[in-house]
Amino acid sequence: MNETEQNKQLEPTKSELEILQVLWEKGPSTVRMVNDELLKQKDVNYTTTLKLMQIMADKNILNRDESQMKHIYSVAEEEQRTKSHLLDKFVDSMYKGSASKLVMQLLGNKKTSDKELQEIKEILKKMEE
Amino acid sequence: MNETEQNKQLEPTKSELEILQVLWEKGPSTVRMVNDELLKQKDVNYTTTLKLMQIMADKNILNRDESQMKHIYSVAEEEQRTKSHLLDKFVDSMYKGSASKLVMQLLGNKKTSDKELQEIKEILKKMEE
DNA sequence: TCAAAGGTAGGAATATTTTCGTACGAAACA
DNA sequence: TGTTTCGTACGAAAATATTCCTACCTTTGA
Repeated sequence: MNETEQNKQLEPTKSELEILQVLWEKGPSTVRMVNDELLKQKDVNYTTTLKLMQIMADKNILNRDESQMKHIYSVAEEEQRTKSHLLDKFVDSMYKGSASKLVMQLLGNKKTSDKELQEIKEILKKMEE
Repeated sequence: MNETEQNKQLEPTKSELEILQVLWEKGPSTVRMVNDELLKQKDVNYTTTLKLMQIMADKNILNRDESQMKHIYSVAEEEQRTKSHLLDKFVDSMYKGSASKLVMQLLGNKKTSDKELQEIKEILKKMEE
């Protein structure tokens, strides 16, 4: 593995992201636990989830504890680091890297509630201190 | 086409998004113009871009003016509407719909410059008025 | 003890996305 | 006019991502 490959942040696919979200929410889990969560959102076969998680372990997106028969999977990179990277990519590609443009859109967005807006203001206020 | 299909917002794929970005930036364009822009970022064959744009026209992501030999493609839905939809999806999937969590991450992010930060504050200040 | 339930592994089938070869028509121009 | 350049259309190949079948092992419990 050369340096480029090492440093390249693997982009999770859509399905992989769904699995990451479960693990972020629930912490280290077995395939069964993850699959049960996914079943709440969509129809998915157990072995499909198993396979995906195996692939993710191969790619080092997940770590796997094989000491028990029921393997325990956990995320390899901390949640914030991964999310931060994905957010960066999003801002870069959608707003040419301008975070303020994104915030502007967010604020103009009907779906962003007044409560959210209030919270955003609070955050900024705190940063001033 | 039933109502569900009609209303379903077609998610552009990664490559389709690249093309949308060019069209957002440059306005209605021929395949040649779009391809020339893409070539600045990556290696891509003319017919590949043509094919993608044809597919996008089929999906009604793009409109096509065929009155000239060099067809002119333009985005079918306004830029802000599309971006807003994609941003919503992103916030939903990554931050469980919490816009303030996203902003928090943005502010904690090294890549968000002081200048950006300043601009974000300006926006909020203006909203108060 | 043996059948049922639940686990992993791996390959193959599908579905989706991306790329490009080829054919063929129109325009440009020597 | 002929040939080169530039355009579209279309199908198929290639690359990726997703799904699931099958085999086989371990645990559970009647």
